[in-house]
Amino acid sequence: MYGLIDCNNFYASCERVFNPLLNGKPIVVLSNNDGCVIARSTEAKVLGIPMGEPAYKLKALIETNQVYVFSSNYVLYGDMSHRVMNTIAEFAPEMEVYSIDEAFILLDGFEIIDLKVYGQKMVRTVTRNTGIPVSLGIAPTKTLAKVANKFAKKYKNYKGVCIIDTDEKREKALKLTDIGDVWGIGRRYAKTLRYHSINTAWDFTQRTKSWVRHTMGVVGERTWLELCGTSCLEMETPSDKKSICTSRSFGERLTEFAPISEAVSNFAAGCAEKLRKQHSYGCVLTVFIHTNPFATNQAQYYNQTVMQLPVPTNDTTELIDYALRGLRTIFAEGYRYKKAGVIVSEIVPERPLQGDLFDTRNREKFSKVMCVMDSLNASYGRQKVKIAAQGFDRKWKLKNEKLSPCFSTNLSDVLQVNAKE
DNA sequence: TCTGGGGTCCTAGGACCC
DNA sequence: TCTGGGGTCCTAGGACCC
Repeated sequence: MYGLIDCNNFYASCERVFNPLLNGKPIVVLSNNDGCVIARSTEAKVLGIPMGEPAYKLKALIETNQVYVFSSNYVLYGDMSHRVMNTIAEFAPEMEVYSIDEAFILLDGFEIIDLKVYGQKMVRTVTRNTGIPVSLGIAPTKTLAKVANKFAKKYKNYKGVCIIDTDEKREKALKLTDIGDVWGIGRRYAKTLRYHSINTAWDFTQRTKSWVRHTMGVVGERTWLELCGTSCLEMETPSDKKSICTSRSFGERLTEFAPISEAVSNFAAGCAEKLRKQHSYGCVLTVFIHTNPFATNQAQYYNQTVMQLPVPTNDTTELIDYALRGLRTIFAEGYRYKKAGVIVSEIVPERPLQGDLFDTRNREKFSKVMCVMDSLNASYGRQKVKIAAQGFDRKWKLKNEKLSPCFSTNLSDVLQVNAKE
């Protein structure tokens, strides 16, 4: 059996843990740049605030209902996620952290115990240890565990745990599950399937395997098999990223080269750090910039450049150098830029390095510099040491006007809050 | 005025090989 | 008139996930 444990309204719940006055109040958390809604408390969902809605469209609704609004605070959420995952790990020998707020657990060998009792204990313990409410779905396949999880969330009397362990329960659950809510069925496939009169997960399982294969390929076929009770998706171990991207929308529109180059330098530095963290080098670097595609009344521009690096690298100074060279080739005057980004791809492991005959760079020395920079930043805080090109202006920086303090990781944040109170 | 950021996998088609 | 068979690799685009 597989279990899927998932935090309820994760980001909203994180905001609540350190601010109990928010209990019972509607909360929304906004995306970077305070753009759109990416998390809602139950109360906010009841008010009809949709996921992904741009914040400015909700102004009136937020004011009349006194909705608490937060900018996203990924330092806080990341730390709370660790705490949740650590607690879950105590309950299951094999675990796959699937996302910031979800983990699969393998429950093989647990047949002799009462999974319901065990699951409820797990759910209670996570909430007690971390303050984050969670739900657990248990079933013979990952996709069915996802289905079970939705029921665990929906019905209070399950006490956070729902188990699908018989064909009768499976049939009942699938008949109550909208086809669009199935893991692996996105907007596009949901539309196609509805066109074929498939409205529930059960309807889907009543089609033949070959029809599904023909309509949706092997991925759809796997979903079909999993819903029918045949496990195709196993536990996965985390693997190195095959591409790494750092990109942001700017807090304000930028027209000048200088602040954009500062932003791109920071994005390249971000990619370099991520590469070093997983002990990899990148061989290809992509830089892109674009204007605001929603502003249809303004001149639009999108461009990107892809560079093959002569020697694979994870050196911040080198990646910034190439990123800025790339930016110069695609930057055009006369546009109001909204967003830029840097992508590293063709990622290879750090060890065996194919040298370049004409390479003049002292790689050993620079690698030591990076090492020192990383350890200083680890001890004294992010960006304590950085490359001059990353700048200090930060004109490009995001808007996050409603940021909560980093309660769980930053002592000075906490002291400030206490002083105010 | 104001609309996020980061990933993965699969497929079809073209270019090329013998 | 009649024009093979079997591969690989790469890329762009489309689908999905959180």
